[in-house]
Amino acid sequence: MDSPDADGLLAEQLLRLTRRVHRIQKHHLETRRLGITPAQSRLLRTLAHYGSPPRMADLAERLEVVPRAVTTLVDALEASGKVRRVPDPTNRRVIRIELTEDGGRALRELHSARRAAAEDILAPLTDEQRAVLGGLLDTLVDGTSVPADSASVPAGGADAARGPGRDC
Amino acid sequence: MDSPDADGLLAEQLLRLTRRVHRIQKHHLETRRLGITPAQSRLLRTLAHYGSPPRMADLAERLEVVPRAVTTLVDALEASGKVRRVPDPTNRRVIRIELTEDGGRALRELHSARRAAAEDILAPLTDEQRAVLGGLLDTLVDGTSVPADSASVPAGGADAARGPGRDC
DNA sequence: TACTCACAATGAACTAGGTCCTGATATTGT
DNA sequence: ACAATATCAGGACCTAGTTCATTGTGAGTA
Repeated sequence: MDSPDADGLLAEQLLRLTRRVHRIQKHHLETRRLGITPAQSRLLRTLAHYGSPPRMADLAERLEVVPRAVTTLVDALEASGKVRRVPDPTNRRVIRIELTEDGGRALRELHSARRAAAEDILAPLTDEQRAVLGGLLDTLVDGTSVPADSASVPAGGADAARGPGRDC
Repeated sequence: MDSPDADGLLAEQLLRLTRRVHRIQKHHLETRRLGITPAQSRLLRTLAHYGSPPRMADLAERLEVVPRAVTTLVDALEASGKVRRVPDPTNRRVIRIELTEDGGRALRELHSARRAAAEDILAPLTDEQRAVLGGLLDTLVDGTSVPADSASVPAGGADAARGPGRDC
């Protein structure tokens, strides 16, 4: 055991970083530039990853929020013309959400803005370090279902044997 | 590798992780267990790192929020007996915030709860990986000197002149 | 067929966190 | 003594999320 508090310290760092990301996302990014809030941005991105227009409940699940929260977000996005509610012909209970052209445009702008913000945060890291970080984050984020192999990224190697990037 | 989107992907992962940390902190942690909210927890921790009782404005600065936000938090914490507002004898404009014994107790509980939560998040990582992650986060978090306005530091890792944060 | 139950989206009301603008005091500089 | 300024707090507002209740629809079953 190194210091008795190693994980507590890591947690602290994680919290600080988390906070920073949060702030940047809020201030630096979507809100001002495009007139959409972070949550709306998240919904748009999620939407873009879907093949066919999802139902509200699908979005809720994917966003890990309660369905009611999606309603509000979609309300706002629809009001600003970024998405459209489309009735499902086979089941009149459900409505499907699809991206409008305007929404697609916003998404593209978002994407590049986000890249810039990432650069902002990641500036102190070398490319190698970024690769390593990517691998670790991947393990962390996907690690909910416990892969257990844990490829043990040995610091230097730019292994980054990441899964299929489902980002655009 | 450097797919054209490497940083975008990293950003995506960062956002997801951020979200996850946020959720865990909220649900799993302080709120239920101790009856204090995440923001209050943050204030308590910040308070503990101060040598002498800080002013409201100090806390606001440290927490990176507007002073008014601190007022609300302190209101709540004072109401539940975790902190105390103490008038400053040398300057009647300022009040100083200090931790009560109850607050100290809460803080200790918080600390261990947070360690557990960290363990929860970091579970998929080996000790080695944690060390590496710690180093990277250290580099990242300390790299804050840029005030995030008009930053845009060129991408090259060359600028990262900082020595080894810890390992790597 | 009619009843009941489950599901999908949403309305209403609430909490937490945070912002801005305004104002009341107290301190300080001239 | 008086004006400028710093410190804190009240009020109104926003974002993001929750729970609970309601409405419309679909489906299984007596």
